[in-house]
Amino acid sequence: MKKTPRISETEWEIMNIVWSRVPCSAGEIIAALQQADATWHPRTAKAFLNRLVKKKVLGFSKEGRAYVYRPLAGREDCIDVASDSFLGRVFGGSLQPMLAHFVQRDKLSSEEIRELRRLLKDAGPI
Amino acid sequence: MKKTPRISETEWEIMNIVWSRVPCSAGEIIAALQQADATWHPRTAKAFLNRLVKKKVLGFSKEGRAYVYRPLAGREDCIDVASDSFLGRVFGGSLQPMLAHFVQRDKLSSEEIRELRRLLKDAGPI
DNA sequence: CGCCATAGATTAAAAGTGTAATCTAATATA
DNA sequence: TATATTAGATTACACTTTTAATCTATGGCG
Repeated sequence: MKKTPRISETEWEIMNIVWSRVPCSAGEIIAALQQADATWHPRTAKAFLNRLVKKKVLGFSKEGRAYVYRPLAGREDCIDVASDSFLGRVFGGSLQPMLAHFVQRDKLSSEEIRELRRLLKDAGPI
Repeated sequence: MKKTPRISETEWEIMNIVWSRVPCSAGEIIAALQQADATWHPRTAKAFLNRLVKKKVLGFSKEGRAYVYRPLAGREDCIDVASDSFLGRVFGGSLQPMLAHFVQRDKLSSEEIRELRRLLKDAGPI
């Protein structure tokens, strides 16, 4: 059971791109990053790709001269790691206080509330 | 509008204690930390208290020889900062995918689902 | 064929974190 | 009153993160 590594804030930006379209060349990744935030420097992105490979979160295969990257860590697993950390430190580990917070803070639009109700309805009868 | 600072993982442990009982002496804080995790070294805790003061997340007043600490940043505001960061990087910024994830991952007990339904019912008619 | 644009690798430096030892000032006590 | 303890302040050091420049290999082109 390989433990899923922790992914930093900026690493998430990159992984979200790779997860959304597999496989993905460095050029595609950089283009997507810059589309979201024009200040992304290609060298910076390259450095992150290297680190993610070193961390074994990304794998690659040579496709001619360039590399093509693929996620080695599953998105769901990474979400679990991040969620546990966030819920644990901010809300004592349980979901109820979190949703309570969002509700009380009027963070939820009527639309969102409807959505969430539907989600919970589908979650099971009980 | 003073911007609420970002609080690190370990800083949250300390702030959760201070927010839960205000005001709080260094000794009380260290005791609470050690109760949750016996490996906490008092010097480490002191260093964190100093940093939190420097960051203006904690304030203090001299109470005899010792200090008594008080939060300068509101818990709700800090939660907002942490939530926005987490939701933004992991779930694209919206709650629905997050709850969907938890539901699909069977993270919710029947009890929690009931709780959440009730919360959403109270959130408004619509 | 030789040079340059380009891809990836290596190196670097500044900021933030985690962890704790050491320094200094005050206090309680022998 | 001199000193050992205690509180907080300062300093240290390794590790991570963010950011990017520099190095190296290579494939394309003049």
